[in-house]
Amino acid sequence: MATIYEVSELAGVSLATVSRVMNDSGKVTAKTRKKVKAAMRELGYRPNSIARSLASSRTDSVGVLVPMFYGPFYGEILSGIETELRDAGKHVIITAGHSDKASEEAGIEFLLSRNCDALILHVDAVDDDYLKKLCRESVPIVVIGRHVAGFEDHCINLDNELGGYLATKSVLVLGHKKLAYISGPLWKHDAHDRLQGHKRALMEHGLEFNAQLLYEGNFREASGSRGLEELLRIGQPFSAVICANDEMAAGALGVARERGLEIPEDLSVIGFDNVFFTRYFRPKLSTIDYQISGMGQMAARAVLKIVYGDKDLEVQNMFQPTVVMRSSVTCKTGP
Amino acid sequence: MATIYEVSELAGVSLATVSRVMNDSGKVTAKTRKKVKAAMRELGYRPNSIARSLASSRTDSVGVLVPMFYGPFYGEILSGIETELRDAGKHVIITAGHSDKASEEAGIEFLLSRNCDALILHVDAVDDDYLKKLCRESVPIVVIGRHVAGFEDHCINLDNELGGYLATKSVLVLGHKKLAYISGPLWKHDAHDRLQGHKRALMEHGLEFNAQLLYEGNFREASGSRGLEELLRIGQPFSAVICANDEMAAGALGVARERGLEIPEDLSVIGFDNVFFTRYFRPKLSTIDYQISGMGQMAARAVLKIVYGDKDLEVQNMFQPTVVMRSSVTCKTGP
DNA sequence: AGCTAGAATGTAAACGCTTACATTTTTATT
DNA sequence: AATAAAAATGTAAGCGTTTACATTCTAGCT
Repeated sequence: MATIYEVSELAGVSLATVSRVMNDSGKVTAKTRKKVKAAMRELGYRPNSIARSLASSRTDSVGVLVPMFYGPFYGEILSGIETELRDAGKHVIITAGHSDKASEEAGIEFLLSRNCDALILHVDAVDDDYLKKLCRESVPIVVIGRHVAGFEDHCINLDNELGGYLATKSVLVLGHKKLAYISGPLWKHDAHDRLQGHKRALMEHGLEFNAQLLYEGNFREASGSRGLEELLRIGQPFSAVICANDEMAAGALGVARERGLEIPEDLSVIGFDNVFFTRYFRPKLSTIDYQISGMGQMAARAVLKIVYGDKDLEVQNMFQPTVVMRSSVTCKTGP
Repeated sequence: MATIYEVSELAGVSLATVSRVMNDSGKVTAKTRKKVKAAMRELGYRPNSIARSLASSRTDSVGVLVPMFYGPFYGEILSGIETELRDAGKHVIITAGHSDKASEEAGIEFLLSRNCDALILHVDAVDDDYLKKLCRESVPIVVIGRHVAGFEDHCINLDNELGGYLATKSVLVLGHKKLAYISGPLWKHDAHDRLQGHKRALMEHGLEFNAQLLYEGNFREASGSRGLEELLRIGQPFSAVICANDEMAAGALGVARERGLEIPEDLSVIGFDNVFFTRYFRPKLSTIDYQISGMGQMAARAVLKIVYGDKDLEVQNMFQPTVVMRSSVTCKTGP
């Protein structure tokens, strides 16, 4: 592989000039530039990014940590991140954190050891102070799907509270009075906020939140099934169930079918996330929609802005969810 | 950030010794090793992987190119790759190729410029010679989901021909005689091979392949819909349709429902891939299953073996598909 | 004690770039 | 044409490691 030295020899200029041509930095005459470029082409020169990084202490790479790769979610996030960063000539190093503290920290350590210029993190288990300290002492970070107080411009977030509110509200306006709620693990920020929104909507309609009609799941399908079973078991009546994500809604739908409950006649169901495979549900699931890959893209932009000095890039830190009404929800009729 | 030099000073040894401790190379007394490790800990030393790469011309990173991140497929592949490589202390740099020649080549170039030690590629558009040349002249590669002649130990592949054969066979043995086939784009290797398998099964049962009952889709849901519409339109009778993947099967199922065709009574449908969301289809889709993430894992192992000299690692180059019979297929009754 | 083989450690030259600073060339001004 | 200022180019010192080779220990012999 040709080095910058060979290029400089062939072009009859110094190393520095070649470097300047490569980086579009400093002044170079058009004539010299042409000579150098010709030499590069002739030698099939490809700059060694490792040497470049060592000398400049920038790696042009961004580390990304997501809980996992599979499922409907993180693929989209990653897609948004990669597209945006690649267009800017940055590399993406990706690793998984498994929503587990030790694993998340190990992942971050792993990325740091690779000298990433910045980190984009979707982490659940590590705490806010750890993140702030990390950003202060090691490397700039951008956090997706989480609010870290006093750190707002480094956070790309969905208004989960609003989402929970809208989901609930859209059921309440149809006359439902008794609502059950299947939440995600409440130590997770998004799960917690969605439930808060639910409570706010209830309050607004003069209804009391009934803790017996809350089931705390784990965002996975099976916990949605267990949730509805449990809620039915305790015998408190309800005409609609709000699920904090679509996968749990899928579980609930499955149990409803087994029990012979007609959806939406006997029970209205609403999900959250609008993941792509909800199109296969029957009846079609009403849910809360937002731009998943858009959030990834924004995280990438935030990095471009904060770290690589792309000052006039627009970054949207907060995303607004909207309601998608399909056929799993209907008016409350009868008593 | 502390450097190796500061560690060596604090420990009262030379740079070389610190390096030896870090890499477990060469001989170091237990006592010295202890001193060095203590110094590392005290300084919170973290080796600079960039400098290390420059000096050793190994980056301990593997470039991965997949067509895209979203969808049910590549997330699993990536998951398999990342887990295996991370355990081996290697980094993963990921980029997307969009099944487009220019984009795939750009992606590969991109990874090469990052000095990856090896590449794992899931590419459709570039040709075999390009891949062989790449491996010969630039960097070792492992190819997923594709057969490159004379290059078998660098390929991790599914026996697509067998899959197509099994899918078809499993319908034929139930008495179906008129089969339609919705294929992927036939320039893609997997699509082509699956169709070959289909033909072999037909032949084995003494049936002639009828080109009018073939529709060439693009592996996406909408083309499955169009495919079944088209097949119905031409008026040739058939009692079962084999789809070259589950997404197209989903499209076909949708059209069948619209047309009031009962599945499987009026039409048997079988898919391919067994992606996770087929569980939501009604009726449940019969399909062809294989280890998606296992293929990613094997690709990673192949790299470990070929590039990093992990000699006694077992690599399975060919994966065997199996039939999963669910309720979208039934016996052929009547004429 | 003196010698030696082998083990442990040290020395210093890469690796391929960037960049502050020094030098030379060009252009503008008088 | 002489001079100053600005522009272009060159020089050389890093960046933090690895590693071939050189040197210094250590222990086992005689």
